[in-house]
Amino acid sequence: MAKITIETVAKRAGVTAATVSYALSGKKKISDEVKQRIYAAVEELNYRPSVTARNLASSKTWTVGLYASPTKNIREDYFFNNILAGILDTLHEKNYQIQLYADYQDEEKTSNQNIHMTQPIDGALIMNPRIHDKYIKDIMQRGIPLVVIGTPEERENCFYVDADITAGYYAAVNYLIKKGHTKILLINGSAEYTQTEKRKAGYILAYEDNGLSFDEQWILNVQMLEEDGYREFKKIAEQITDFTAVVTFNDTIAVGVLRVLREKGISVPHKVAVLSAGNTMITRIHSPSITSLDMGSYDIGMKAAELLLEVIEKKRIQPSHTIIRTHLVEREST
Amino acid sequence: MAKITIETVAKRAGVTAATVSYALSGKKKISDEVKQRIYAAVEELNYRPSVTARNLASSKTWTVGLYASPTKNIREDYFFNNILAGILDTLHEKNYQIQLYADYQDEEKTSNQNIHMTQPIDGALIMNPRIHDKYIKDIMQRGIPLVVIGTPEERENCFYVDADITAGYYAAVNYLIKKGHTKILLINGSAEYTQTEKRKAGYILAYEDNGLSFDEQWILNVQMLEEDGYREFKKIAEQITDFTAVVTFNDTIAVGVLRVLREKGISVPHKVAVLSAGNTMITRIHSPSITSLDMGSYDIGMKAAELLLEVIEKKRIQPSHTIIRTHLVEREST
DNA sequence: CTGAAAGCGCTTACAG
DNA sequence: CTGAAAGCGCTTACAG
Repeated sequence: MAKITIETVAKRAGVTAATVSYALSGKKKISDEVKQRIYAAVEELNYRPSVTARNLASSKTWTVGLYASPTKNIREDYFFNNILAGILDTLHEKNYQIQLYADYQDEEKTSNQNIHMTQPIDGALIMNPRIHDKYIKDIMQRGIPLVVIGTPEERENCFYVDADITAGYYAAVNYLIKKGHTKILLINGSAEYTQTEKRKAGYILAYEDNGLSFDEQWILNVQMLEEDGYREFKKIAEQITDFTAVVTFNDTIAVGVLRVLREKGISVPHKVAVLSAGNTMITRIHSPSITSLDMGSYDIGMKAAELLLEVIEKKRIQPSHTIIRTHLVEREST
Repeated sequence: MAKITIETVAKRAGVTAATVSYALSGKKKISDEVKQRIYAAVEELNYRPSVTARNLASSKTWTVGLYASPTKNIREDYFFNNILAGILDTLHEKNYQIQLYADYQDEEKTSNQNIHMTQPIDGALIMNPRIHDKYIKDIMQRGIPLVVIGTPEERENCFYVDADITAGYYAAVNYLIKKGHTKILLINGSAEYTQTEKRKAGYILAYEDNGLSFDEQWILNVQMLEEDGYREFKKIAEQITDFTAVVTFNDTIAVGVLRVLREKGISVPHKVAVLSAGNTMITRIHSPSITSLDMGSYDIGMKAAELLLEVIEKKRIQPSHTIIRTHLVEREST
């Protein structure tokens, strides 16, 4: 059967394509009688407008691009799920779709056509920004509305939504210090992410405010999988032995850390306290359950999507940001 | 600054738009000299082809639509993450993008424009099919290449990729029976999903093959969140008391079940054994760790994406399916 | 309230 | 190897 286009419908209804378009979009008043004929034709022909053609003609795609983490991280990270859910719910409400890009930056597939193309998106959401983030640079250069999830390097020029990570880590470390811990390891994320340095800043501040000193060696940068947390913490735990607490970049890494402690027969929290960030489901399930910094992940996704829609609709021009309050959820591990 | 189109580039390079298109796509040989001029112009102007225009002209979008679960399920389900990762990795390899649709079917937003439109996708992947699945029906009706993740109702007309769930549950229940359990509860998923009945079939088969009988009351249909597993299992555990094992639809529900057992002070696995499906990270982390049926989630995603690409490229016409072998991973809970 | 026509920015036979 | 031209299927001023 031949392709059913707006033209087919127009002929059937005895009107012109323009009229069909107006009737369907409601952008112009069309007489009831004509409207009925058009609807009937649409029904009979089972007509579906081509989104592609519509996109081209209206230069509007109703699609938002989400630049996520590498897939191997996604596999172990509930934090992603929560943010994604917040984004999806918000966009769905406003009839926007989502195009998902996983991060394959490391592959250096420089010939990748896609990156070089103007993606059919009205706006972009970039998760977990890096220090010199190519995606941010590229998107901004192309003038596409952008909201960063996390804190971008150049805060002045960007819209972004983030948790108050530094304050959160400050509170977390402070909490441990008040409990009597003075030697706290920080198993931080990879140094390329801005989130990593924000965590470190909170850690340092807490030490300073309490008049204590720390050693740079107590701070480690690791990748974000459980296995990475396990491996790297195992190494450091053999060099540094008299620490009494560990703070991690996220829940996944904490699980790796706790596995090392269990294997070594080090009791948690009696010998060593462990505190993570994310407050994802695994912190409740793990035994011992894990004290974790809640970063309002679903809200972050929601706020970021809301903000992006405002930027797309030009309700906001001046770069601004939203900060989500964090709070510590105490559990057995501390 | 004015919009940079293929026309702009053509003028700058002193050629026609067609030549630029051919040079960039490589679909025709263009002399080196001209090609150099074109590349230079592209570079100077920082030209990015419009994907939208390309899509319309070539009726090819390099995009695959993924119809996922409701967002509330996504939030607690690592199984989704793994399948998603498998899909993303495969599609990325072949330069396809992914458009993500969460399932808001329940909202009955019948006036939803999006559903009624021809999405700009070359193919679709539908996760966790229902008994009378509207999405499947709609996509098929529109003639869009489709691969179902899970087993669709009409197996003959569909491409699909699934784990051998029935065989897996057969093996799982059989394993419990061999261990001496005769009264095993099945906390199954919602009846609207085909996966639910496949699980039940395996359960029944195992009972039959062992010459044992079971009671339909031992089988429960619940939603897929931990909270649902918790609430519904708590209810049934007050009515039926002499069971010695519980099998669940997935890991998330198992966590809810285990929470009830802990609260009731029922020792696992000594008094009651628990077995789930998914083998996601939480089964290792939970205490006691959970015996779970591994369904090769990453592979399912990978195979489904591969199959879809073959269908899109017309390398496959006749509906076919791929079945991923399951295997039981024994842990402390049984 | 309705129509004729240009335009969105590409691709792709068809000629040469 | 290169160009002129039609076409993809819509939307949107502009007239009437």
